[in-house]
Amino acid sequence: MSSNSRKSGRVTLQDVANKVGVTKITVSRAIRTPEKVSESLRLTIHKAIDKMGYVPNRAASMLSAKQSKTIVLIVPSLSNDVFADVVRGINDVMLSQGFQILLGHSGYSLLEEERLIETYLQFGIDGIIISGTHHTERSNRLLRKSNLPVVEIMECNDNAIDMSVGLDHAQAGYKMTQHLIGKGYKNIGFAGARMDLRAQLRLDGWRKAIWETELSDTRVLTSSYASTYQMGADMLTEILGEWPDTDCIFFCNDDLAAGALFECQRRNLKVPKDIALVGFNDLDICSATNPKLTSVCIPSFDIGEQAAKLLLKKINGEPIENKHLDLGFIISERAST
Amino acid sequence: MSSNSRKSGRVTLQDVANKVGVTKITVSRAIRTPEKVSESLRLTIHKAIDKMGYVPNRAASMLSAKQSKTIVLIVPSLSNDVFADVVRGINDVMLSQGFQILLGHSGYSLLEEERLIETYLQFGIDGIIISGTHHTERSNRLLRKSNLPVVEIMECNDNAIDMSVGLDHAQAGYKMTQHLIGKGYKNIGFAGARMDLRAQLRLDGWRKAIWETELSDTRVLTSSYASTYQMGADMLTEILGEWPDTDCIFFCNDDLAAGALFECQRRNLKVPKDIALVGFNDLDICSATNPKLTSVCIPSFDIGEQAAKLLLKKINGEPIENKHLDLGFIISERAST
DNA sequence: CCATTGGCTGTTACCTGTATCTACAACAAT
DNA sequence: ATTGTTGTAGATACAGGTAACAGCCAATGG
Repeated sequence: MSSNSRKSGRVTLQDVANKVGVTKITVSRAIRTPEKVSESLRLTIHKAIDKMGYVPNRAASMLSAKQSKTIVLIVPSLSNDVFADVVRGINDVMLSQGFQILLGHSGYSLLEEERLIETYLQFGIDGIIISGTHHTERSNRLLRKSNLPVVEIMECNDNAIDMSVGLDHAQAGYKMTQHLIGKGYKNIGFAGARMDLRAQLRLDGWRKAIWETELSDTRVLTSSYASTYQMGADMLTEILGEWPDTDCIFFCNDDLAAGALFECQRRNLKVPKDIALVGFNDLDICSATNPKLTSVCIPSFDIGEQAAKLLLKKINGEPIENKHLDLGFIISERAST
Repeated sequence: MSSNSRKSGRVTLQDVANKVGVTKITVSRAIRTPEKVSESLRLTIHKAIDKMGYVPNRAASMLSAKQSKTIVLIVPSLSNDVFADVVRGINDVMLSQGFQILLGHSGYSLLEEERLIETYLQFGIDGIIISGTHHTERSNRLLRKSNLPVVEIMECNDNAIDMSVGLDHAQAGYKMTQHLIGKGYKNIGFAGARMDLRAQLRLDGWRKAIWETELSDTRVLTSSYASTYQMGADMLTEILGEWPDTDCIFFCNDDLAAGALFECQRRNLKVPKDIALVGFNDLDICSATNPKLTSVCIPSFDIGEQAAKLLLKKINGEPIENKHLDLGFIISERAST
């Protein structure tokens, strides 16, 4: 029995090798490059592996090999179907290529994001997919110094660290507002919570569209807190209190819009007759409420898929024709406008 | 210049040591046990670390040290506030103890869960927190053979692999149904989607309560698909079609209940006068809709916190007085009943 | 003045895999 | 018979850290 106190207790390549009566490198080959081991030996080895419950130690692989076959995905939130779809898209591509994905969520905190980046860099990963193009100074430095392939997702712009896949949120805000103006709304407000960069860009788009007309650009309400249904309700109340003639509100996300819709039901306001409501992201809830909510549909799954493909190309050293992919958006017109 | 092709290109302890003019073990100590290094040297070393952008290689640490200071959390879903709270609770405890958390989500697939377990075991982790007590045969075997501390969360029962923290879902279903019976409802239905073990237990509880009365136990509708708002609406339609005299429906989660509520609004059914609706989990949406939804509130944050504490105790070899913690639940009575 | 102590730093030996080169059959080609 | 090729397995040398112990030197104490 091994009495070496530094042993971890788990079964190692060497243990399997001893059992079978070969050297560990042969066992390693039986696993990773089976064609290089004679069939009979290979079978014996695999039987022993199963029996002994051998699990490769990835830490050792990472040390020894150049690739860890592991990437990291950092998203701000996990309780949001948009990111759940992104994760699915990335999974689909990476798992099929034998890559593992480590998941981190920052809770919309740039400092927590920085902590996550630092942590995951320690794992010797091969690449990073991260939400947004806005990070702390130190995060940027860490990412740059790591020399790792980085794909920033959701937004798409040229001042990304390396590559980016997403959409133009300012353009989305602009087009949606234009659309609302085109439908004849005169007093369009904007309400946003947790005004991260993307929400800010949507507001910029709203402003641009408003400025191109004679309409008033004062009807803006923002909060730095996280959005909740309750906040949507409160924001509706506040906007109608301040500007009673508001006939349409563009919310920076669906949660707020849904919360506002529930409040309208309580106040017996007819949507969209008395007031029109618009969200962003086109989550499930938009097509569930009564009336259904107009929203901006973003290609979450595709963003994940394309980001993963881009990252893979970079990891494999393949040429990349376009470092920045704008995947666009679709205005989902429903009964709330 | 180093021309060794096996070098990873990142800065190592040795690089820092060379720069400062000490050996790598001294640099290691300056980081991990600073009190063992003289102050002047410590400062010099830390300055060099900052300047050179040194990031420790965790793979190497894991190999060398007994602990990886890393645990894994596997949850079925991330687009669900219940699990988001669990994650927060675990984070709060583990991060303060210097542990890293790797996150995995199985999408309610036991096979995907098995894949995740296998993957993460390769990382030389110190412990696992995993949702539910029902896994594939192979998952169970892998977990047992790993000899790692395992905490199963959400449910709480004695046939857990090792430890468990959660609540008794059967009891929750039972108590809620009793409560509804107590309020005078006569024709209470049950509707559930993605009938995982926990949903199944809630149904069992419903049955038990119904059987204790003269009421009918036939009003049950289940689906193996994932729950959506739309499915809640469809289920309401189906139940009312089949059993028009239904006066109350107990949904296995809030999404379904909310979807049903929206459908009632469309059909101009008054809730709770025409029909009462009940959910499970007490998500934000319950207190946002109109009327607000009655639901079962479960201590998500506490579950995460307690699970983490239990795991830490086990990792540190401290005695554990109670391997199974039942944290209970609260019935949140609102306007929908 | 010499032995002891305690604070720092260094030496050596690992942890568990993989890259790379070497060794040695068996077999074919010259 | 000699040379070359192919297939298979072994030997050696790492990757980048940490544990355990050894060694040095100034301060302390009798």
